Amino acid sequence: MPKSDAPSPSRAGRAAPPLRAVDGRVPGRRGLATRQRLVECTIELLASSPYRDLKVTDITRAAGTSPATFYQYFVDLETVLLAVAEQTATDGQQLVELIKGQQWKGNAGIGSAERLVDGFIDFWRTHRPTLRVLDLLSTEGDRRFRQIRVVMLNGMTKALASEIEAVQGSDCDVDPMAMAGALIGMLPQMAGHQGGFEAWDIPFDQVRESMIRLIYWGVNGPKVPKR
Amino acid sequence: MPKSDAPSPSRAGRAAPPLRAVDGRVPGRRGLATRQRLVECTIELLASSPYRDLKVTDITRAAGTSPATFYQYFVDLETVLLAVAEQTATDGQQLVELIKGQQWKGNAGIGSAERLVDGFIDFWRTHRPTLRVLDLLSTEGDRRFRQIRVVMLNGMTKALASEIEAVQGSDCDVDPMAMAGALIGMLPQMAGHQGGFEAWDIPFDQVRESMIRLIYWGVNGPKVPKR
DNA sequence: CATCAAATCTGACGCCGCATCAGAAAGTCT
DNA sequence: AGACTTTCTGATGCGGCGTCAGATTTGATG
Repeated sequence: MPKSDAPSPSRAGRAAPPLRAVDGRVPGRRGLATRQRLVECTIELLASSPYRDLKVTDITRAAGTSPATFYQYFVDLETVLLAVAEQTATDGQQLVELIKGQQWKGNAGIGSAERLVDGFIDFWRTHRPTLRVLDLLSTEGDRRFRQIRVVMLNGMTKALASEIEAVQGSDCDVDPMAMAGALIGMLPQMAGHQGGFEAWDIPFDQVRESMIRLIYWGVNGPKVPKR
Repeated sequence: MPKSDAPSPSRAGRAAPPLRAVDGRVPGRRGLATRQRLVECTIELLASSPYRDLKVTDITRAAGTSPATFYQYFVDLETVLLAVAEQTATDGQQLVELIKGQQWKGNAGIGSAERLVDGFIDFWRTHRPTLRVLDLLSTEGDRRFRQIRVVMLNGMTKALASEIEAVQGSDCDVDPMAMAGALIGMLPQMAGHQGGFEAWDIPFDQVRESMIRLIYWGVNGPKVPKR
């Protein structure tokens, strides 16, 4: 089990996050401001150029500072991306509210699925560049990014799994976490490849409709033939 | 402006692809052999190190040649990855056979879905490093890679869409291509994040089971409540 | 088989981004 | 103001990128 060494600085109520600079000392006001400026410039640049073309030099130029300053706060390029991703991931926790305690049966169930899908698509749209990088680096196998991605989706998955359990009771013949994971995992996929569908003349609102149905089916578990 | 000079050599039935070297000339036997050697070394290296760490130097070292030779056949690192991806994508066309002309209703339908899922997972396993890069660069927005990904999945999607149409007739109230796109798009997602599920103690065979059901439902389209 | 032109390969080079360090500048306390 | 800490930066060595002129191999020809 990969120990989470990231101190999850976003978790509310915890003790103050250390957030040390590379030399081990705790930055003061000005330092934190500069650090934050670097993070924001990174997000901005990410929106306009693909991640693999992003250079440390670009970030420092945009922030009006020098390369050495960058390395004061981040050990390398990936580390700042990690900070960016973490910021976005905690934002994503709000999506859990679209799952927990909703109605999932019958007519209302379709409505809940609809809100979930729309909420996710909207979330993706506003955070597109960042989420793309997160997806990118986690599929590539970087544990730190995969961890963040997992944490982000884990809340949603657990919530949806418990809804599935509530709906199907002990009748469900597939692990609720697995089904929830499949459904939740589908969402970034769809949102991310939206352009791909449109390039093929598949109207995206029809894809949206398909996702809604798949979620509805996944949660309610219509009977399937035995093998 | 980077002119797309890649003549899409995968398209069957077309005239023989020129496959020129960077200087515009058509390579002979020996040239093609070294080119192929470079491609194969790239695939091999991709299996052991993440794509962003892959250097041209590494490839040429592995192939026992010099950097200049590399640039004789590929304008840059991405171009060789493009060749690698193209090779894999045409391989993937065999998966269409797991869709076309299968039974999708009732008991046999579950079997077909099962074969499709297993076939895809297996395909992914054997081509993992390459497909990861393909997914990576296409989500990043590179048109050339997205094109390849689309061509690879397009065959499957069209096949599945026509099966959906055959099963549901004019009853289906969602665009078959959209539903097929959603289902097919789900597959790389699942296969790619297999490690993610296991890190979370979700048994992957349960995820597999979920995918099978989702495909079954997607194709057969159980009734859902009206809004 | 000796010759030569085309094809293929390579060593060496300039360029640029990475990452570091010593020291300058700015801020803070007494 | 003086002394100390925090923050920032110019200069620098290193390593990969991509190019060129020229060396080496191939194989067609007389």
